[in-house]
Amino acid sequence: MTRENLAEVLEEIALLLELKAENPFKVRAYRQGAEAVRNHDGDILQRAKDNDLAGIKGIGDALRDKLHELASTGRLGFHEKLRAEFPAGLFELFDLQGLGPKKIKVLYETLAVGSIADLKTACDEGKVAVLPGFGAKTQTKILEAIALKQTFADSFLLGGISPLVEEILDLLRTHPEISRVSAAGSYRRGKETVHDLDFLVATREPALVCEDFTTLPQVASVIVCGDTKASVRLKNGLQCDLRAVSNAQFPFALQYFTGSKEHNVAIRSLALKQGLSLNEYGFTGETAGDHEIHEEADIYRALGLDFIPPEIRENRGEIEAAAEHTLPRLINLEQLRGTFHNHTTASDGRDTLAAMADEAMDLGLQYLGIADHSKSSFQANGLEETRLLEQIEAIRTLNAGYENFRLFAGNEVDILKDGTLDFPDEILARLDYCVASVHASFTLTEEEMTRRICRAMENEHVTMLGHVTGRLLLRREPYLVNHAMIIDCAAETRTIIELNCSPQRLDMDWRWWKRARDKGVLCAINPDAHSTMGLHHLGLGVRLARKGWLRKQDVFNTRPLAEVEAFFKLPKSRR
DNA sequence: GCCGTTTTCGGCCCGACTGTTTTCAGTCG
Repeated sequence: MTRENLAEVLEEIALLLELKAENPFKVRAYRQGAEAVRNHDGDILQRAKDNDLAGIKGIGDALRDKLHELASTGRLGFHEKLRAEFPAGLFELFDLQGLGPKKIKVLYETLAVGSIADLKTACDEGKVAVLPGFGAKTQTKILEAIALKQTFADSFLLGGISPLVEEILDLLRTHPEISRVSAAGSYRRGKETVHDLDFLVATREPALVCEDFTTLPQVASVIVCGDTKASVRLKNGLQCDLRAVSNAQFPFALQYFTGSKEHNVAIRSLALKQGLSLNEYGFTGETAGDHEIHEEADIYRALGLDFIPPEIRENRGEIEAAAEHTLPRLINLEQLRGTFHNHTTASDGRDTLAAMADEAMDLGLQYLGIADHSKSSFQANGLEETRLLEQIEAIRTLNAGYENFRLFAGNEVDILKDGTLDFPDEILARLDYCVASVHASFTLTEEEMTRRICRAMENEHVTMLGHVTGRLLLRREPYLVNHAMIIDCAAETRTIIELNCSPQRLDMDWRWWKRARDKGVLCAINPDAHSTMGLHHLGLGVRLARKGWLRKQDVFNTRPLAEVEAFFKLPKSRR
């Protein structure tokens, strides 16, 4: 049982209640309960077990009891009873574009459709088109949605799509009728994966712009095209929405479509308390005329708030902080001075030590840490002791030739199954620093994995912990760890935690960084680069660090070279 | 089902687009 399990059960209950046409506000309460579980800043699972959930916003008496039952017994009678009323395959129908609870309910009750396979058969036989409220077009759309789901994954990596986003932004900027352009939605907020793209433009000719948007070269098919919005499917399968508004509406629309939904709901209810109604086009209400709005920041100011950077608009305390003027001054890419976790041809990297150093210098960095794999990662050509010592020598030699730049000799040492390290202490002591990572035995229990990692962090030579959960976004689940305990252990042992900014990792997850920061744990933004191009992912890392509320002082690799050198020479207890 | 310096009861964000309608329901974001 994990935090995510708790949230998923609440969401499934919401869906089931929706299918039963329950009170929509009750449905929403379950959804908000799931959000509250996900966003809670402590060990919610333990608190649920202890029946200690009082005072958490969004979780009242009923959800408190249900979460307690679920966490302490692993099951929830209410949920199981609801589930038994519908076939399990019904859930996959919600993944189909254009199908919601009402239509699914009709399909189930009249045609006994209980899965995507059933639905396909019913459509092929023409049974769906004749249902009341349905029609030939709906049937065709459903078949298209089924085909689409089978063709494409529904999510994309943030780091994978940003070149495409920039291309489309550039094309929109050149349109003669468009004056302002921005990406919005989860992309602008820096979510690690996105399932659609939102673009916003200011124009006097919205219908024309929408039309033109559907003819961009990246577009594969048009989903909808109206006077103020258009939706298309790009050639890579990504859905992409455009909203066209006036110049005066633009800041409101940008705020609105950037979200998150949770952030906006909270912002709107705050506005209502001040007699202002806020929608994507502007303020209405008695005092609406009092505010001159030219950009997003003006909207927040009108509500008595400091400007909230898009990355932290998740309703996780940013609105309260903005009201109290205590928002963090978030880190910027320009503040990075170096980075630590990088590979070369010595293990599984594509480029040499010298090439990696040159690229780092071109990026304006003062130092670059080399951390090739250790010997147990034989699949990655990990270094055994003699090759590691040779690499240290090669780095010393290269350093002699650099001015105002330094390579650090490190290693990404495997954390073995029992928490010991792949090299003995006397070898590790010859390195400038060391990243410790888990690369095997992923299936330990959460307790075992947490103990394993904490034991590694207790080693004097372990400078930083690599990719905390080993997740590969959209490909491999994280291994189970207790984040709260790992953060506490990092604080105690003065071990830095890495923000691995390889696009498919982005690990540790952004949701944990504020907690780590508040415990005094330092972050190192590391690209885990396996080539010179990999170093360019630092910008992605900074976005995720911002999403985790990190400031310059929270990120170790903002420190200048001399400070990093001095830091490495101190015993961990004095860092 | 949750919540409360307008409420312990009566609210709970809201607009655009589509398709199936004969004035609107469902879905999406």
